[in-house]
Amino acid sequence: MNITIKDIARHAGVSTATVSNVLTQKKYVSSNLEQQVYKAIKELGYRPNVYARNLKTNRSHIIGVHVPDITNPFFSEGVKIIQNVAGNEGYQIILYDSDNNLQSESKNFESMLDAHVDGIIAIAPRINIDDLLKITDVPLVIMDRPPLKTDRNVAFVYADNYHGAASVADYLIGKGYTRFYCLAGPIKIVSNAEARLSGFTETLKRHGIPEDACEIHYGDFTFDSGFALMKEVLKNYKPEGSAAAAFISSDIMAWGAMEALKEQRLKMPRDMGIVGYDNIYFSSFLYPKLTTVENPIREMSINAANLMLDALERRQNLSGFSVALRSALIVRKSC
Amino acid sequence: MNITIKDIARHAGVSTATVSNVLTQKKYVSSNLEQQVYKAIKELGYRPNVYARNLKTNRSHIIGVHVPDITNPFFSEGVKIIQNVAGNEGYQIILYDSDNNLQSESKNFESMLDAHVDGIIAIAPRINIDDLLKITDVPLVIMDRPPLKTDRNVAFVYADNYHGAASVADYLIGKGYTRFYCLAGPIKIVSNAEARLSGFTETLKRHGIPEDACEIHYGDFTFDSGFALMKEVLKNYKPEGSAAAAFISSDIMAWGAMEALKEQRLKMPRDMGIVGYDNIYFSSFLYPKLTTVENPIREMSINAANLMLDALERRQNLSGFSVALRSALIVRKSC
DNA sequence: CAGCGTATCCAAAGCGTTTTGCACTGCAAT
DNA sequence: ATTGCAGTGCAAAACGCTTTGGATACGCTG
Repeated sequence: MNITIKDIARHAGVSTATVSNVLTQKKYVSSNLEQQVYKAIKELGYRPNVYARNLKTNRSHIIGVHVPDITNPFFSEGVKIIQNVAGNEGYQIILYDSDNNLQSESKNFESMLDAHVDGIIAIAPRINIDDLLKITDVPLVIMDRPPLKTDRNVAFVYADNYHGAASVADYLIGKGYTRFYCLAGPIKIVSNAEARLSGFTETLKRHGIPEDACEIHYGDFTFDSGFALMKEVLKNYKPEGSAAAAFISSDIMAWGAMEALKEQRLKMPRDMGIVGYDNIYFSSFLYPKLTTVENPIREMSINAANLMLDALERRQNLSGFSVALRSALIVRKSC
Repeated sequence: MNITIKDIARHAGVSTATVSNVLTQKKYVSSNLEQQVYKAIKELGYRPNVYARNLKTNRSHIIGVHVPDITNPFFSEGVKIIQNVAGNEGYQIILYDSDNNLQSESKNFESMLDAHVDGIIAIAPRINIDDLLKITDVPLVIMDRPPLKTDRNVAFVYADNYHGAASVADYLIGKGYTRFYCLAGPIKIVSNAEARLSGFTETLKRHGIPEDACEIHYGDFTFDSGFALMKEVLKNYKPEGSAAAAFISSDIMAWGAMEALKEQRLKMPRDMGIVGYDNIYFSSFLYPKLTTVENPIREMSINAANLMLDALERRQNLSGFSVALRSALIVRKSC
């Protein structure tokens, strides 16, 4: 049998209303009774039943957080930060990992709603946002994905992937590269993958690079996919000076690709230049140190968490809020 | 205004009890009424309120999962697996990251209890288990930490770190190394850190290696700490042939240490042999490929999740359950 | 001294479920 | 015709809180 508010009330010689009031600080209680209540709580080891509370208040103080793959350092760092800032205001997070899979992603969003989370932060979701909005109106913060025009309770926190990718193209052209490979993400379902690809290719075109100078392969952002794609590239690849460079849509994928190159004893940047995307912590500890584009996960996470807290604690409507962050090229040694 | 079970009852022309019975499948309901109820649910888009349900049933279907640092691939992989197998039986997980910090770890366990989780899976916790048991009796599964004798509802899933470390010592001695460095974890508060250290040093002693042939440094399992510790080692280090090897208590720490060596243009294993611990996914993609000890996170996670489900779904008491897994040396190129 | 406002507390309703106990039906057995 | 018993459904209580709407006491004003 658990200890309830009634036990506390009896033990302290007050009503349950009074106990509740000292707990929630919503009404004044004389410091005399207040002491008695605290004493009773301590003596009996009372823990308020959150479910009763949630039922009554219709709030859970839980934020659902979605990631495509918690194993990717880019995402786990985001989760950590969100957990931290949300935790400071008394919110907990339920983690949903959808394993880079659109179907389990939908299931996960359903689960969140079943769990009656107060709000949802989705990092790089693939789902159609309008579909999501159809089934709920909890506050939503979408991270790492370009904003949509909508009057619903949704905010977007993102960096401009198109320009990030464009700056890669500018840089590579400036360096004198003339042949290009794109190891892209799943552009049909991840809009950032699409932005990174088109930002790159369109910039090439703008510089007058012929279309057939850029070969495109499609993967799914994982290490393994980077490895596999690069192997494919290398099947009919002849290093001719240092004329070729690969722009790879995520650092973790770039790492995989680099392993494929090393397996064939190809040197970077000598035999091929490499540029990644995301600037995860470890990218500066790869060999060669990876040139990449900063995708500001820290700032995004902090912003996202704060927006969510604004929505939940300050009853602010998220509609129209979007935070655009800079996405700068970070030049290191891989090209 | 939300749709409740009453709305469904009215819309289907039955009582709320009947609706509940079709939902929970606990009592027979004629297929006639059953159809009507399902129809009403679909038409009104009904989502049962979990808080009311939890309040009544005193179950939350939530498992609290603790990790020291979600950013460490070793842990994030564990979380992913746990989430997966628990999810298949209808359980969700609340994630608690205590940032390698004993204090926030305690706070996190408190939060879990406040959140009325059904059970707790703690990966490599530092807290004193007895203290934890004092404040709760929810089912507990402790991962990656040696078992305790107790009659409480706790299971342990672990690998034998002492022998893992011992096999490293055997191997290094067999290879002819005569000088050793230990970059250990926080042995006072993480028992695996202690086991890895003592397994190593005691095996050295057993082989008659003099005590002053092994220099010990203490860190906290992180990349940065590995980097810092190795820098310290290198302050007065002269490579003399390949006589020296470092046993480093975690792969991610070993990676940090390797970076410190590379910074000084020292080659491995030529100037120093390196052995890590954990065998995280990326350890075979470091240069040189890291020799390490397998810490079977996959198996541990699966076992832990299943034990928890046994406790929760099959009312099995966890007391006395402990799963010991093998911890084998994986020889690669770093020594 | 009547009247009023304020400070402090409590009883009880209600949140949306599950579950208990009872009611009703129809049929088989007596 | 009565009884007993499955089979099926419902009304209402209960879970442990928060919150509403008084009630009581007290001090102050006129």
